[in-house]
Amino acid sequence: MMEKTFNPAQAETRIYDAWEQSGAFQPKDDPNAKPFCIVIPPPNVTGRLHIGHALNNTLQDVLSRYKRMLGDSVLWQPGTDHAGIATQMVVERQLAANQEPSRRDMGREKFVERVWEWKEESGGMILQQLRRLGTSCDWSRERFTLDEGLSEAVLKVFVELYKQGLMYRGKRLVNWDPKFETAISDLEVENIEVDGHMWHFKYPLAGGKTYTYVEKDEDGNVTLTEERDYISIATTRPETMLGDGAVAVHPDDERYAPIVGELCEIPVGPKEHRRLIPIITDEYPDPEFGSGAVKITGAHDFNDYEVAKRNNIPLYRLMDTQAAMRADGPSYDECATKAQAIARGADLPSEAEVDAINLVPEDYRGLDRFEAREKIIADITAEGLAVMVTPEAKDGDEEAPQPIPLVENKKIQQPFGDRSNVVIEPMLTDQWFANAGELAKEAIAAVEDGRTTFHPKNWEKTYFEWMRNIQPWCVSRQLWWGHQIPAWYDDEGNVYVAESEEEAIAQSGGKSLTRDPDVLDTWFSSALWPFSTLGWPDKTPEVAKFYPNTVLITAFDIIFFWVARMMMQGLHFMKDEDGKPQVPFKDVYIHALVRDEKGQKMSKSKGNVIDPLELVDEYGADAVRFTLAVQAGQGRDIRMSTQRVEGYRNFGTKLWNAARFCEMNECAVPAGFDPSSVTQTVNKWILAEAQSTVAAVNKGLDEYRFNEAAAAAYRFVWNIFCDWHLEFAKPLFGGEDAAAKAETQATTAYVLDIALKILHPFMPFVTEALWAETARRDTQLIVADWPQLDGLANADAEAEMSWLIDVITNIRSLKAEMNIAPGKPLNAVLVGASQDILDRVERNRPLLARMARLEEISASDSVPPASAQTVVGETVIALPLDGVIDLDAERDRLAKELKKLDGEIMRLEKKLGNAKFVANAPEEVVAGEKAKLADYTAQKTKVSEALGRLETA
RNA sequence: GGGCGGUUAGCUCAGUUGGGAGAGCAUCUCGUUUACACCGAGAGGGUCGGGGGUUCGAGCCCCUCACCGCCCA
Repeated sequence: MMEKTFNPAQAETRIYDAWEQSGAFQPKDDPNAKPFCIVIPPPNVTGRLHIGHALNNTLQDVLSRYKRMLGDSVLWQPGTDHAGIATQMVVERQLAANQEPSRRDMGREKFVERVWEWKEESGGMILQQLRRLGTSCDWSRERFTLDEGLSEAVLKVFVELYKQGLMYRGKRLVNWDPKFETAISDLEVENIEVDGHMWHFKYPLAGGKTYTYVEKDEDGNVTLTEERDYISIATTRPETMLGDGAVAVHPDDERYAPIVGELCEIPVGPKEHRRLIPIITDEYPDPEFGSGAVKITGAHDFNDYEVAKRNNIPLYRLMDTQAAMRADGPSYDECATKAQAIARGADLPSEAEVDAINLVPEDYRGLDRFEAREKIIADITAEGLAVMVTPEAKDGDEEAPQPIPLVENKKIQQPFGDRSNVVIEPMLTDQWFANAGELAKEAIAAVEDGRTTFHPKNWEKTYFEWMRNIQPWCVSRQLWWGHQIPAWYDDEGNVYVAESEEEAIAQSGGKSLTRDPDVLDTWFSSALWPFSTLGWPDKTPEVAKFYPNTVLITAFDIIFFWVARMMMQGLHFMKDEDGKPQVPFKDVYIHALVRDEKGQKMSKSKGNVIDPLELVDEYGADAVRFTLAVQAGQGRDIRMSTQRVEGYRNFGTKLWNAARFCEMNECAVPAGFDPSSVTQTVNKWILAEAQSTVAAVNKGLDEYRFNEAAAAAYRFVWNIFCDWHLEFAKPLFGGEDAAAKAETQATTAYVLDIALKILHPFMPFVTEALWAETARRDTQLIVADWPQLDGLANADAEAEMSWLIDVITNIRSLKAEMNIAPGKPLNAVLVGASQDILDRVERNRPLLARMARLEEISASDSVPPASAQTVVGETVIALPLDGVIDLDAERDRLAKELKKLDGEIMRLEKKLGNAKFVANAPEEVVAGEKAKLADYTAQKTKVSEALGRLETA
């Protein structure tokens, strides 16, 4: 005898080990089997399983298991990502905690060694956690983005791109993370709106020159005229003033037309060396914004950078790698003199020479950028060069208000590092860039022509939007943990790119070379994941068989980071025999974000993080998986609540007990059982239901509608198989008819097997346990054949059973409304039943009697006195309730029903009375409406009669 | 500012060729009959965000407004 409930804690590990040991996770070697391949989105090696991983991997596992049972050769390729910044951070933190030497004290080689040690000991824990969910990855093929094979792929790709001119090095303005002291890509920057200030300063005109400043309103009327000896500049970042190369105004801005071409003075720094910069015109300044005049700091602002490039304005770098004001190089006097020469028209020196100019005055050198800001504001204000305003006098002020500096409080967009959470500094540095614009072309085309399809399709729009506006990809990082860039330099700064140092030296003609210290963006290696994990650049059988991958399952937040880049690299490097680019995967399924039960994004700081492993501990992996899958509707976020998990745990128990019931009744599928040969209506019916359910599950999974597939299986098991079939089976199991009993035992066992199979992808543990529990089997469920049902649809059986269900439901409802205990046995009299109906009753008499709790079922021409009545189709079912019936209650009930029917009839008559409807609607719709009307009308007649009989009683 | 999505029962959400509004949970009533109280039976509950349009017919298509969320600048 089986236990009353399934014990996941006891069973899961045992079952998982059995799967793994049997080799079920490995793709089968059958050359006739269709290849099916998913590569896992490699979790960070530092990662811990969160609910998003749980969803992502549940869906991958559902598909993998489904395809495996369908007979495909399934490879679900697992592995981890070396996660440059994250991992380096973890180990650095560990060093600090142990009071060991810091990364820099330790030196690169030792530090990297140390990270590898950490990786061997504690990295990849998340893969262990994934096993607890039941994921059926082929662990024998586990890969790591920094392992030997994948590193080889990375080198090859970098070198090839360089040779093709798609990878280049240059001094560009990049996003600089001052905490990690590395460049990061645009995608790793989060722009957040914060409270900021806008300061207004006066840049005096050179030589005390003055001009008439005129402001006009919209109609051209003069509102302000003033002689000025300065130009007013608004800025949110005063510390960058030191690096200004010009002041720009819009060419149409009449206010400043008189002074364009003049020089003005940056109002900060030692007085004897105030720098003069030109006033230029450019389309960039918005005359409506601030004063309309913009300071141009090409080396510390992306917009200014473009303006500076267009106008040949020098780019003066002001900060060091930690975003402190530069303290290197010659004295400020010396540097300012050079800059002054440039401003007055001297030739622009080389990039390196400009970069060597440190325009930070000694007073500010070495200060943090925010300290420098405060000091600069104070100094300018003290000197009287802040724009002043006089606040309006308030009641009760004893003296007239004094002018104060004009400082606007306003929301500003500030860039933050997504990992460091510090303010990102645009910084002029030497970096490697991939020509993403070029690589994007084929990646765009492949989605346009459907070689790769997104599900849901609307994500393609997001993909296109980004791809069509893609910027060069900064791939170099100033970190130590990662793939070191395969570029070497000689003493003159010439670069040699090669897959090995020997090759590079050979290229240089035998010079002594130094390797580029930088490493590659982690996403550079992730971009190769769909083929590097299969063994590329070697020509392995796996590459031939499993590339392109079948489907990629991921969340929308890494479409840009990862999906787009896999598309670019895959198409560029993977070609078929004819040289045609091959997409990395045919389908991309984008799933939702998992939120908490209130719809909030989960985050540590909010404290609303739901740990999937805690849920697994409490409710079992099956319940967690099912909860995620059944909520994975396309285009909606998922709200996770323990209440729901509990509900699906209950569902597992329900299934378990259904199996237990089958066991108690000795249900088993006899050898050679043919489902198409059953004779009992109930058996024909449940088989027909099973067939349509399998079709619905197939359809759902084939279309990536996981929620529909899961819901169809759920409904079938609970609301059809358990609620009705097993109840119908009870009288047959206990009945006299041995043949009917045997057939029902066989059919029930057969259908239970189907239920286990279609639920297996969603709830692998409990179904596998039951598979073993319910019969002697040759194979595990994980590799069992997916049900292929055919020819079991049966309209007659379905009509008969749904009639039976209606009768039972009506009688139960009647009893409840008449306040009769559901268990109280009654007699039923069928009035006006046709021979067909009477035959139905005869065929199902024991079922009906038991389910509706009836003692006798008889037929009559007239309704017995004092009966409660209900109408099913054209038959009145009367329950004689002499002495029990509450006539008033019954009258009310019938009147209510009559009203409902009247409503329906009115609606249908109106519809059918509409000539346009009859003329335009499809024939079958009109016929259907007519049939309904006839049906309701007949029912109405019966109900009216019943009511009439009560009135006269 | 640009783009995307959402608004359906108290709550969370389904609802794909436009043809009688659904599920789970919650609530109320009743219940231990061959599995299951992690259960069973029954019931109540919705002007499908507002407005307009197309259509014989709109939760679904079009326009518009409002509010909410996300992404990008």
